[in-house]
Amino acid sequence: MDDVPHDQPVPTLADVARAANVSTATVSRCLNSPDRVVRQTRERVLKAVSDLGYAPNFGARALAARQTHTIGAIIPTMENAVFARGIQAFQEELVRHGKTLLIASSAYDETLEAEQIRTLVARGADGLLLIGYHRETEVYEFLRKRSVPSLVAWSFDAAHEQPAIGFDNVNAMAALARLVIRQGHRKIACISAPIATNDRARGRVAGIRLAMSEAGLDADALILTQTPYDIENGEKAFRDIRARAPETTAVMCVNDVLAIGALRSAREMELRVPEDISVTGFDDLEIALLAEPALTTVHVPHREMGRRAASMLIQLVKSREVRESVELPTDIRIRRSLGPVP
Amino acid sequence: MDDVPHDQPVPTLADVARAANVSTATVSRCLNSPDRVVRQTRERVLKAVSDLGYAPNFGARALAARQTHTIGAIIPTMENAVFARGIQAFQEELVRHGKTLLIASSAYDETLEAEQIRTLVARGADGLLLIGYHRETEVYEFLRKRSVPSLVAWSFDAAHEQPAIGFDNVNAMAALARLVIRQGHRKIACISAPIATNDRARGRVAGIRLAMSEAGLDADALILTQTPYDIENGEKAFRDIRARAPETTAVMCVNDVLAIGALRSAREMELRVPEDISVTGFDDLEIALLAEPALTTVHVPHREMGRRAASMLIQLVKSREVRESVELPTDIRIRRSLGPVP
DNA sequence: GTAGACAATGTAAGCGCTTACACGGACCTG
DNA sequence: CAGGTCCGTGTAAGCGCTTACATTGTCTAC
Repeated sequence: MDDVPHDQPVPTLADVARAANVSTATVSRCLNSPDRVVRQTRERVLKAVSDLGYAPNFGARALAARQTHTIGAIIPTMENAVFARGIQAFQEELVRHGKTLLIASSAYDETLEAEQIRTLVARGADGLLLIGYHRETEVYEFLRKRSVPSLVAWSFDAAHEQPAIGFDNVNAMAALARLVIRQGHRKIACISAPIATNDRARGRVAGIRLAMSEAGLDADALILTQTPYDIENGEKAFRDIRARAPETTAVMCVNDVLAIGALRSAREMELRVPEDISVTGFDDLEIALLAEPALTTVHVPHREMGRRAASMLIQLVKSREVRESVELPTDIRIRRSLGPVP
Repeated sequence: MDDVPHDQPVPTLADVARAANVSTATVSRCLNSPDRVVRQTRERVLKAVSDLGYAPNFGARALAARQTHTIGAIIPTMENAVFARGIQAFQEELVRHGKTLLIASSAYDETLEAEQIRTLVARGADGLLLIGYHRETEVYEFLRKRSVPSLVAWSFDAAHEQPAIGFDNVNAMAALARLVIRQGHRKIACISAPIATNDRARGRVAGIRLAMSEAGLDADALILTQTPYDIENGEKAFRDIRARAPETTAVMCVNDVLAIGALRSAREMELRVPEDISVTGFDDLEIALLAEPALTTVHVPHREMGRRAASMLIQLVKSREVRESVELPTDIRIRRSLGPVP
């Protein structure tokens, strides 16, 4: 005890082994497969571990075991409550399985997303959670080459063989659009996120068109505005629509945030919702219920999706097998913001 | 798991070295300090790197360099928009500096938080972002021993020497409480998060008491309800308060979410806000503006805090120096939900 | 022309862990 | 009781990288 230099000697496996008077292999086994070590030894080792305050060095472990027990997720932004919620559940489930979460955001930018994917792979993510299918083939190719399994969430399309968990954006929105049409609306507008790189938005818009065609309406007559995710942008888009197509009686938004903006705009313009014009959303965030009038929207089980995404991804990493994708149900929440055509 | 055929052997440093006909040291230098290698060689190496699609193995790098370029954050939950927003900014800034973010959540549970801190340290986080000061001494001790720098956010208290970035919860809330008192309110109640392990909430409650004392009111007369973060809990708490202390004329909530619940409860009970009773929040989320009536609350620059927290932490990791903590200003947003005492 | 300085690169020793294989003893079987 | 099993543990070879130190070559100063 007298010749100890007073630095911060972070204890290593070897220190524990010495203290417990066993080999490093035994210590390692105690930690990783305790049942392969006899009880007496194990207790001795575990005591040494806690006495020394030992914690395995992650880098070394990753290097030797070729597994990081780390899962990466690249999401557009956490400021979207939808993702915040899903990711929270995702992370909780991951922790339950002893994994940790490496997170990055793409800000809805395709190039940035590809970059982040590469970064997380280089950081040793064992598997990746991605939002939506849309990305360059090379990215998928890269993932395949490095054999990093990935799971797409928030989208589901039976046509893709890429593992996914999500809901059918087209049908979910089509169901809502049918309802809108059944209320007599013929002049429909849509406020969407930019659809070029966002297949969720694209699907939802397609859903509206689908329902319109079914009802014998001209799907091309749909007034479409694209704008980034943001309440203010929703407001502005609504004003645009009123200017471009004042005859519009229903404005369907691809998410609740844009819809809230639309609602606010309507109030400013002294339009009554739903008497003068109907508005719908998508996601069913708390604000949908809070809004005045309450927003008719599509309810999506974000938390459940996050939780199940985690187990699927863990499974994927373990077995490397492409398991079936899962489609989650959505349901429509009918509230005051949707009414019959004036 | 061991019978998986390694389809595409991931290229290593040695492969690159061979392809470029140099030593591994040179390749490493090309990647880490390019100016220490002559241009011609460097180009040859870089070509080999891209030809082979080489990306450094993270574990090995971490092991050899004793740096992971990874920052950990432990937050209560991402479902709280306040944290989601701050963390988003935090992450963006981190990426700008080539760091990645390891994330964990504590669910407002002290024990779980301590566990997560240990996990992230074991995972090799170079530095840690923590929310609030409150945690066991041993945790700080552990961090010190492992010499992992940490930064506290969302709180600021000049009395602590722990580096922090945040605002003064006591004074921010006291300022709002003074306003409430100036409106004539004497019977004040507070809906708080559980204060035992949450110093932000504790500070805010203390702020109300401070303002009460200053005004010659009995600070102990403050009706205090504690409940977890959630709209429904806010509703319930409001009902409790009405039952316990019907003479209350102002309900101050420690965050907007609880306040929204209170507002909703008030509406259900057919109380007019602010004519019959006033309600205030804290945070200034979007919902504060959306609420009916709009919520008087304390505005906090969450994004800026996240962004600056990132730079501070990076600095801390680099220099290991305790730099000055920073206090961010807050300001009060006066809206309809606060009115004069009935 | 030679010593010394310096720049560019190579050599090789780890970093802390996992794990294939080796080893010895306890226990069975015939 | 010899031979075979099995079980618990030890030995030691890497995992892919960084970096201190060694080596070689080039240039300058006298």
